[in-house]
Amino acid sequence: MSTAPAFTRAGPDARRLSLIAACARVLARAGAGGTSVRAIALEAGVSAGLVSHYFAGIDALVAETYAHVGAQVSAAIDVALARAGAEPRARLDAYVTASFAPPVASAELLATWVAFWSLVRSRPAIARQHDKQYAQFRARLEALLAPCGVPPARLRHAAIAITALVDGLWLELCLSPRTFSAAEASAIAHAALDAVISTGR
Amino acid sequence: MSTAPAFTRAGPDARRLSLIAACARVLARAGAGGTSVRAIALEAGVSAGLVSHYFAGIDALVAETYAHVGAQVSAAIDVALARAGAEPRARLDAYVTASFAPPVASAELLATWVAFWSLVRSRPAIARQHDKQYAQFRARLEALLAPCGVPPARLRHAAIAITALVDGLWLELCLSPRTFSAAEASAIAHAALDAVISTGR
DNA sequence: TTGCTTATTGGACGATCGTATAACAAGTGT
DNA sequence: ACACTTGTTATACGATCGTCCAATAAGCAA
Repeated sequence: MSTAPAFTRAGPDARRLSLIAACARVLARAGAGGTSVRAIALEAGVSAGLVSHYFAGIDALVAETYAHVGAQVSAAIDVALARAGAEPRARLDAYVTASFAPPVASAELLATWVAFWSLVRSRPAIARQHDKQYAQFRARLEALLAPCGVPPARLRHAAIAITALVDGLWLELCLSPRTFSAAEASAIAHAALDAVISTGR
Repeated sequence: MSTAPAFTRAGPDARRLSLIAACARVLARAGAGGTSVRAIALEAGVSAGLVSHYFAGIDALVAETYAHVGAQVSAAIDVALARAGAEPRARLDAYVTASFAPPVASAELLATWVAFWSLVRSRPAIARQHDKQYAQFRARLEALLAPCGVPPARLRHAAIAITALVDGLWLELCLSPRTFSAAEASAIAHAALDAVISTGR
């Protein structure tokens, strides 16, 4: 009789992707402190040695996971923007609405995101990812705010403010979900948009 | 001849406090991942075993450190509020100003705070501290907002919004300090206060 | 000075960490 | 059916983790 294969082979690209996805799930479930090479390998259904084979180290894997999750968020928001049409204010509203609706505002993804934040200060590779990611976020937000009548001199501060507000709401939504709901967070962010684009100041 | 003492004895209260302070410094310098019993003991100039003698475990020490640092922040803000006098709007402005001025807006304290956030999800003792701390923050903010004319129906959302904005600005100020300055963060938060208390909506 | 209290040390324990490497086996082409 | 490529496993290594406990010595009281 022939026994079943002890493991299945996969192409490099597919295996790398499955390891990145497993890393994201472990970060969401156990936080940065509980995310080890062995935990990731177990989650992915492979041996621990395979992680070292595909990535220079666990920092590199986590940094690539940050990039991958960031790209997912960007893609989800891009879809929402495309659906919103061409009207500037509708596009801006869509940005906030998408930020607090699935798949962005899922408990899993928020926890992953907070875990990334906790690693920025101690892991240079992750710090680079963070700066790149957030520069991109703010640039897109500025591009959305400008057509809504926000004067160029205030663009930078407005983008910083909205990004910080969204992050702060994400944070508390993740850390103690019973304090307020995603719908409330969305309403708060929308109100902030009203204030930002209507203020002549 | 008599040799110098190999170590100095301290009263339980003083020693506990020095261990808590050392824990805060290690959290700020190395993040949650680099904060171990041995690193804290080294920072405090004592042996590792002493930590176990004074605290039930490292989680208990970190949770007490959260409470201690939180109390420091509250005290600094209380001082600012006392200096602000009785005028409601001046007190509210003082709250934000104090949030982005030393000693609250120091890089060390911000890094410590972010490290706490990263532990909330995985450590129940720290989650309890977090909920208690933030409920208190929001309650005080509501008490400051009410006399400024914010209608009771909007008090809750306003407090959540300001807290989230301040946290988000803290976060980015800590993770990539080159993006904007503490003075800019303060200006952004003040503008948000204007919007919150002037909106009739 | 002598003795007592107890704050403190230092080592040991098992578990888990990240990484490297040799042996193995799955799948493909011949 | 065979050999070859290479994705994968298994193991070993040193380091560090949190916790525990007996031995030690610092400082105060008598």
